[in-house]
Amino acid sequence: MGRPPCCDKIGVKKGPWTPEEDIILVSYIQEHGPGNWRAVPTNTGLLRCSKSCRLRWTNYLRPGIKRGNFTHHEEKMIIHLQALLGNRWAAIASYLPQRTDNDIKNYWNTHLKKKLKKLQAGQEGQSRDGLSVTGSQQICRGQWERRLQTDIHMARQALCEALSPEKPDSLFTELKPSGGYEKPAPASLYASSTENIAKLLKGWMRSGPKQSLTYSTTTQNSLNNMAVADSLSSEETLNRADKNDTELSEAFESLFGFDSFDSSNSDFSQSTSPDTGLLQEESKPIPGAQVPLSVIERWLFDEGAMQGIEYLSEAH
DNA sequence: AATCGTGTCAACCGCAATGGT
DNA sequence: TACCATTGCGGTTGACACGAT
Repeated sequence: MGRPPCCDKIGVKKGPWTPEEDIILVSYIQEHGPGNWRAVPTNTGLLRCSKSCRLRWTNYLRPGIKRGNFTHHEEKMIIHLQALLGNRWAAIASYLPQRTDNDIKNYWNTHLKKKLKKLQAGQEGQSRDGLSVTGSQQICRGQWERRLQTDIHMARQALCEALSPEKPDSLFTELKPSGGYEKPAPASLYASSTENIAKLLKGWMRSGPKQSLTYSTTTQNSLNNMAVADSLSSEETLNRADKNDTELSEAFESLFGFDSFDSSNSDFSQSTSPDTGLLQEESKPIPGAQVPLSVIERWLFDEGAMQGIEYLSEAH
């Protein structure tokens, strides 16, 4: 007999959230801040389970979430972070604070996986034509896998340092690059006033019932906008975050040396071993060192890179 | 115009981790 | 230390949109 689902109670609503529910949730969080999700349904009267409330907040209503197309930089970062961390979407999302783990996961599953599969297919074609890895590379594999596990901690440390510019105004100062979630911001950072919520509701009512179907993006943007109004305009926030995003990507690029990578470029593909493939997907990463060996092997065992790591470690 | 197939993404489910007692 | 409650995370599902036929 399995454990009953947490939302298997009578009277607990499931399915898409309505704008009214969103407003109730946002106004509650504005007042109390996120956390103590258990209390949210009882205190707000929402017929949702605590999990659902938390999910709605973190994936949709939380201020600062960027929606829409992923930029080229974001795409590259996701690809390489996925290669580095495996399917640890929350950890990956911590490097892209404007994106939720759910968004990144969806984007990976719907776009990037296909893209990389195509690349992989292309590369396999090449391999059959005599461009596969050399024998020595295969022989060395066991050696460098072991060495990789022992060195990975150091490499990660260097990576974290490289990605943690000490900028007081940076969104990234709140990050925990080792994979932790950012701490919840104080309540004052959220929806600025009940007036705004009232305006939002008014706007929604005016646009009619049909709107509720397509409400998601616009309402969420409005919520986000008002949510950060106290500290920064949302545009400013996005600009700063975009800038940081770019800086972060550049840091990555300089670290990994994949500046020339793009979807049509085989540089990335060539650095990978066909037997492991480009995709981490179905494989469980090595605990504590979930690294697709193929992607960073060159970097880790490149002497120059090692010197760089040593330099960073010493500097630390 | 109707039907079918495919892609996208918000939301759910279940397990793991964590914290409190 | 053990147990329970709560939260976090990743995999998966299902509804909807949209293009092709």
